[in-house]
Amino acid sequence: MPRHVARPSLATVAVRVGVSTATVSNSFNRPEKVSDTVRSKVLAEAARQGYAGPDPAARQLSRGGRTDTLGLLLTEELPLAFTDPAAVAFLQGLAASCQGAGQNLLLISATSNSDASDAVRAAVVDGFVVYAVRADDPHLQRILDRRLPTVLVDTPAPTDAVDWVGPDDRAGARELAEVLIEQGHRRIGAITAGLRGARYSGPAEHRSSADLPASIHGSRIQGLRDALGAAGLDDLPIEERPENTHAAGADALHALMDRRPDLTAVCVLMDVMAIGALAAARDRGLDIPGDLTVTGYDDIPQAAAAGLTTVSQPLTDKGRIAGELYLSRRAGGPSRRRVLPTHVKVRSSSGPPRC
Amino acid sequence: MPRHVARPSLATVAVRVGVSTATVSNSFNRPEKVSDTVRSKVLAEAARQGYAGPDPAARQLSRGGRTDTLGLLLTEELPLAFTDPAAVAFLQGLAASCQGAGQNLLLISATSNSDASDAVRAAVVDGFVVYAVRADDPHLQRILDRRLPTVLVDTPAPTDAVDWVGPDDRAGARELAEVLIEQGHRRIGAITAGLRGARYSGPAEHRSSADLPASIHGSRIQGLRDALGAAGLDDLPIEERPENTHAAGADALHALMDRRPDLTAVCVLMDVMAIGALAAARDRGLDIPGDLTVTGYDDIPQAAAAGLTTVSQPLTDKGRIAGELYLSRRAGGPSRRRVLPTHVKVRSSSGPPRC
DNA sequence: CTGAAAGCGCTAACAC
DNA sequence: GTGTTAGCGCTTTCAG
Repeated sequence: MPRHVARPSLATVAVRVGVSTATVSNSFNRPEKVSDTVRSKVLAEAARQGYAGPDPAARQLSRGGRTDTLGLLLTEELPLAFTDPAAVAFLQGLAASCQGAGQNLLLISATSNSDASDAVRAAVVDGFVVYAVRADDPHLQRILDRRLPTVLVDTPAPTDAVDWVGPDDRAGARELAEVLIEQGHRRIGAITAGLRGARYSGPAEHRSSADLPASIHGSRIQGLRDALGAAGLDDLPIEERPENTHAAGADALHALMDRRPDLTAVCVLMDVMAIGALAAARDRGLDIPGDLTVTGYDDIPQAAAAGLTTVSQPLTDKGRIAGELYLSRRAGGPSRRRVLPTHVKVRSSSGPPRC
Repeated sequence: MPRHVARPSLATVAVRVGVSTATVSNSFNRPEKVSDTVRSKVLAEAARQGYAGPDPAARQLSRGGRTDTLGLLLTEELPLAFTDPAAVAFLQGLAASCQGAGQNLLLISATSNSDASDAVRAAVVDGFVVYAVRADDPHLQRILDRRLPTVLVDTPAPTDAVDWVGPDDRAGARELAEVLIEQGHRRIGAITAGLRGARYSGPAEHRSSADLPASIHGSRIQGLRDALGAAGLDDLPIEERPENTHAAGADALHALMDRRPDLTAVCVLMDVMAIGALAAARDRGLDIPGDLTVTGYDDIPQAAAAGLTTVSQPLTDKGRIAGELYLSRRAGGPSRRRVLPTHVKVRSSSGPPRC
């Protein structure tokens, strides 16, 4: 009866062919250093045993070299990353950089599930790019602990040991609010996603600035408050939803307008939600922008079609630059910080308040 | 002067703390099996040395276990994958499956560059999903060689040793052409992307069926020919472009209509190109669908907004199912084949020919 | 051109 | 609790 067959390896092939493991290794990795006869025997035996070639992990270990893989930590819910056009544009830029340098991209599925939480520790990568997570995200901490070259994107930098790229979200939001105030708006509200990072849904204005979690959402709220404060306004009702979706945006708009029918402008801090909010506002029978101005943030491709006034930033470039920072990282060099330009793109969803 | 400092490892930490490597290992992996005193000493020393924890590759080797990582082979140009909404929808579905199972996703950048061509061999993964590559793609062959659980998507299956999911592209295209013929169209043209896989740009009708490369594009062309043949029509001018972009679609439409102004319908076999072609047709002053019917394939979200008649398939589900097939793969089990439903979605870009 | 042997850094049994 | 000792599967000098 058939003996227990060991999983094929360099050694099992070597022994059957009657050569050393070194020769088998060479047959696969440096064909020119092996005679054709031996090589073909090796390959034949390998095929017979179903041996697919050197094990990547073992290879990695003994070579001790680079993995040519970049780890990408995305928002908690991986699928959502593909739902948000802003994230997709970012990925596209990052992929372009990686592809050019022959780097693979490992998408780390950062579930809050603690079991899988060491996906970061187990990742066989040369470094990381972290996209749009909160400064207090536990995965981010683990990444920092690994002390590999790391680039933070749309993430407040908890340390200056890493490179950083992103827009000045606070300034962008401030400029947006200034435009609205300039147009005559005095009662402005905001809709945001995941301010607390938790699954919270509801009003969120009762948070002090210091209490704002370290996230892009917090920065954007700060920016709005900056502008309002400068104009002597201190009322900013905020409605928060956990997910950045059309439905959540619509839902939040209804909740906010039910609470505060007097608002003349609503700043939605993510474009996807903003587009949903825009539709919801029309559903309420509001004339846009006569009765209500609605604005977004990010300027995703769909924003133009929707006529959405929004804060524009170079999404794809952001990805490309993140890749370039990562690739050009030199050991011991100082950390670099690239602030991307931002500007308010005025479209048909905004205008002076009617009254 | 400072002696050469070895890269920190379990051993370097162990020796300085005066414990065994096993204890250090346990401190990191099974805290409960180590006394608090020892553990904190270990952690302190590790921090001092800048030791980030067990090396993933070595860990992987000795555990001999799973990597919890799925390798995804995409079309040659990775960034393009994020440009095509059909691919993004697929990724979203796949990511949802992966996330649920705590699997990471390694995007393999399959450059034609032969240097990087063993990215497949070097990938530390438990298996592969292959999306939309040609049957004769060399990377695909390498993946098959690794004999890991593999799922093919939108890729003709060169072997039945792997699982497969996709629509019946040939049938979908045939049904589309039947609808057009039914409406009275007799002179139909086609626009396709990368039929040859090469960087070819130009007419492509002079290829026998047998010669059609094994790709979804080939299947779709086959489908059109099936329907035309059944109706006694044998003329199918084809214009090919290497990339699936709006610009390429527009360009191809102009080229095709310059050659064959008599056409009453053009089947563009990818939605992104189709939307570009639609715009180009209008630019030529053609009335849609009076002067010309233009159709697409895939039914990406933007198709509805563009009023594009197209062949619809469940894009996100395709990704989800690919993930499920992969996750439910049992050694030695028979390969499975999931054919997705397809149906023609008639919108405003198609109609009976005017004349 | 081929072989022998020393690790790469870690984990898993077992002992103590 | 903690230490010892084998490997995991491969690459790499260095001889022959």
